[in-house]
Amino acid sequence: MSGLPEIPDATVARLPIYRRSLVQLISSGESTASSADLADLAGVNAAKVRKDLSYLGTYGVRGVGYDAEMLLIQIDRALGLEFETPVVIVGMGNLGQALAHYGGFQSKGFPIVALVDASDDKVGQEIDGLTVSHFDDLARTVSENGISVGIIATPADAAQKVCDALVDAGVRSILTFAPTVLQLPDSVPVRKVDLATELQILGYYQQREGGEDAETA
Amino acid sequence: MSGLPEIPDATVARLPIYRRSLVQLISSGESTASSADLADLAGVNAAKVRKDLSYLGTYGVRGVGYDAEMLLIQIDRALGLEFETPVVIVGMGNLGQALAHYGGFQSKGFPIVALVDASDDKVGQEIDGLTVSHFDDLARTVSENGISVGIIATPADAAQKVCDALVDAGVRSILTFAPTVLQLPDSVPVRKVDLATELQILGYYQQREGGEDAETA
DNA sequence: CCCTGTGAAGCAGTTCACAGCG
DNA sequence: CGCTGTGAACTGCTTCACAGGG
Repeated sequence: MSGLPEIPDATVARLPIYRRSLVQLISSGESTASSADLADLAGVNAAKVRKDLSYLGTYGVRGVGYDAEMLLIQIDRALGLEFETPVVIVGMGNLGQALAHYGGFQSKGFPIVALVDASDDKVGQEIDGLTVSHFDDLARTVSENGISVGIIATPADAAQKVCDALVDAGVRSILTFAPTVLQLPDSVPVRKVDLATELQILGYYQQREGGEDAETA
Repeated sequence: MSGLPEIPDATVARLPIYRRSLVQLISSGESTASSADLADLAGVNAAKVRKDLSYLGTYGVRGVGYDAEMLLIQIDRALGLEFETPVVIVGMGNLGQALAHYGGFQSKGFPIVALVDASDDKVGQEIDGLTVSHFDDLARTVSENGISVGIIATPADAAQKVCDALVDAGVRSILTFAPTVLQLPDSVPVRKVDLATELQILGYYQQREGGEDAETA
């Protein structure tokens, strides 16, 4: 599709952080951003910022820095943020409901346009202006709303079934909170967030006090 | 403190997944687990499982596999899961409340023992059997309850202040959901979970359809 | 003279392939 | 003979250090 030059995974994972830093700089009135400025806000070193940004193309000016607006546009282009990406949340338990209420997605270009659950108590209920629809209608829900991202917020034992249904329905990527490994085609990228796992990882570093560090992507 | 042999970060991040897989095998009646079994359930390859587990010591039996119970004990020891680790959640917005209700922590050895907020609407409220206490009393809350992990579920602009207060109060590690970079001493390990960032990362891979993959730690 | 862009060196993590033990 | 444990090769990421343009 795009003739983009293939960006390393580690760099991709940092682009959103640079984006956030850049927005901060812009809103505080800066029109240019040096790699040192960005490094500072993003919590990494300047060499890494420059190497990372070089994968987007040559948008810096030697002796000056990066044009802030221009760089923001380039990052957005790389991340596919030029257009809004509609999202469906499957699973209206505590987490799913919290995600539905959470404004952070909306404002970052990922409007939540549908909520889905399999239980009769939940279906029909109105949450944050949306009516919860039934899991059996997922395919229709996805196609009618042009949904491209599915968020799985169900218990582990339902997750694979939900995942299969989302893929069948045609979502193009998945974010899962279910503590289980999902089987799915390589063509559908997944990100996994597992809260208990995060705490367990901290346990290791906490135990070896004076601990080095425990960075997350 | 512990004479443990220092486990690579990438391996530490996978131990919780192996643990989960192991528990699954045990509960389905297996008493031994081969690296291939675990690899299968954990979604990685067998060589990686063996290399990872070798950092814990030599607990496998050639020709047979690993003793499931024994391996579980070793993983728990490495992750410091032998004892319960009490947790405080700071920030009782949507996310904080959802986390407070979420049973997954309790059952994995991380009981939530205190909830904290700075707003008068929230303080005093009862959520899931706990009364929300005031942010100003954080130090006392932490020490009285022997809390060692703090979860930050506040908006970005409050996060640094909360982080500082948690560190001062003596928590030994932090899990943050706030979309901002935190400044804190190396002695306190942090993990960051940023939901909007995850979606933005997916955007990149989704865009280059047929996409390689987007793995999370 | 400042700050970018990048080869080259260094380091960490993964995968391979096989020796070795039960 | 099966499955672990591990050196060795390899791949990818980070850091360094500096050449080069404004």
